[in-house]
Amino acid sequence: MIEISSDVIRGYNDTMILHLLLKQPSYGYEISKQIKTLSDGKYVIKETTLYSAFSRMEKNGYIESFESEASDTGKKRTYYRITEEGIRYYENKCEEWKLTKEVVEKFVTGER
Amino acid sequence: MIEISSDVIRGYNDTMILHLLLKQPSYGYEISKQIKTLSDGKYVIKETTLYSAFSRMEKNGYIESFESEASDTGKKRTYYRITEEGIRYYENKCEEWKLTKEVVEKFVTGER
DNA sequence: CTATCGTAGTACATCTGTCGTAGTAAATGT
DNA sequence: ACATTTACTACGACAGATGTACTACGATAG
Repeated sequence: MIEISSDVIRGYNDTMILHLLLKQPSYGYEISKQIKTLSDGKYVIKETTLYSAFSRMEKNGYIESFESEASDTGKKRTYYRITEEGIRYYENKCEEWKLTKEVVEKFVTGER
Repeated sequence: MIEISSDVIRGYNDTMILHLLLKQPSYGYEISKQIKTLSDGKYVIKETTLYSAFSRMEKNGYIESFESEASDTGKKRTYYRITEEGIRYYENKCEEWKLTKEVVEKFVTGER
């Protein structure tokens, strides 16, 4: 079975998370489920990877956290929302992706 | 200026090198120049990255080294050739790339 | 005649993001 | 009642990329 290269994803975990936060604020567990479903089960982010991405991005000012009670269960959770800087970072990464893809595909057969 | 994500390339430096070795045996300096020209100057591999990739891949049995004198200058250089295992590894990475690309593009706007 | 540039590397320490393992704790399912 | 799902946190290990620096030789420029 072929698996997603975690060494590629390494550069885009943050981007994937930001993509989801762009739609609405969310929290760890939900993000991880959304990544799984959106990728058709092809990629499952590790918890540790996810939560360390959160703290890194908060430190970098790309996201902000806030505590909130779940509307259904009433449990408090740590939510994250994307910042203006996060949006810029995300857009930049999208541009970067195009360039990176172009380059990689010159070295991978069956493409372009 | 947008730059190639070294965290994506990280997963494909080996593949890029193997792609070039698939055509003919080569050595460090030449490989680095070929990567630069083939990528239209968009990606320049660092020396240390390149040579550590060589030793890693030799250890893994993907390439074999041999000493040879340059036909022009007569200087001895360390050449590398790809092995059967290296070819299989390369082909696998090409498949993996397609899958990875598919997933990433679900999270990057302006694609698919 | 000397300095810099291109060629062809090697050595070593550091950084970053991911991963493995483990543990907590409340709520929900069976 | 016990297992699973939800929702995290802590900590250490690892691998690949990077920075810095150094060697050595020949060609070329000033």
